[in-house]
Amino acid sequence: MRIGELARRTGVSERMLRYYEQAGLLQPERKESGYRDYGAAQIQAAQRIRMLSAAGLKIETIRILLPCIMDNLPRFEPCREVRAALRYEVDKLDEKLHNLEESRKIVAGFLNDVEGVGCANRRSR
DNA sequence: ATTCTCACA
DNA sequence: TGTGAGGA
Repeated sequence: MRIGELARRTGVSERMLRYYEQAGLLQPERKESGYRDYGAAQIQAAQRIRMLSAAGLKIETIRILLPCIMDNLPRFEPCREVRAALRYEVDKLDEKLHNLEESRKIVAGFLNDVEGVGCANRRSR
């Protein structure tokens, strides 16, 4: 099947399908026309990539996890790099969570400072 | 009608 | 990640 059909059947945009190819996640054949030719197995792969991408994982991590997925469920085979990759992602998320908490505190503090106080600027509320 | 590559107000 | 150009 060509890129358009795969895109329709997986919900992955043609744009991203091409991007995933250059990233090495998908390797469709090429017709004489130059058009990409995806096999039935590619639709499964695309759906899985979509799932992992929705989890916010970067291409590099998806590349490691993709061949270790058993079902289309969040279930992985305990491949060597899988554990490390997931560990890394979770740690990174914890870090982002922490930064957001700090940011929230600061902004909430600003809000608290202005609440109840009149604004000196003209025509502003 | 579709897809391809490349580039970015 | 989207979108449009210019070509096949």
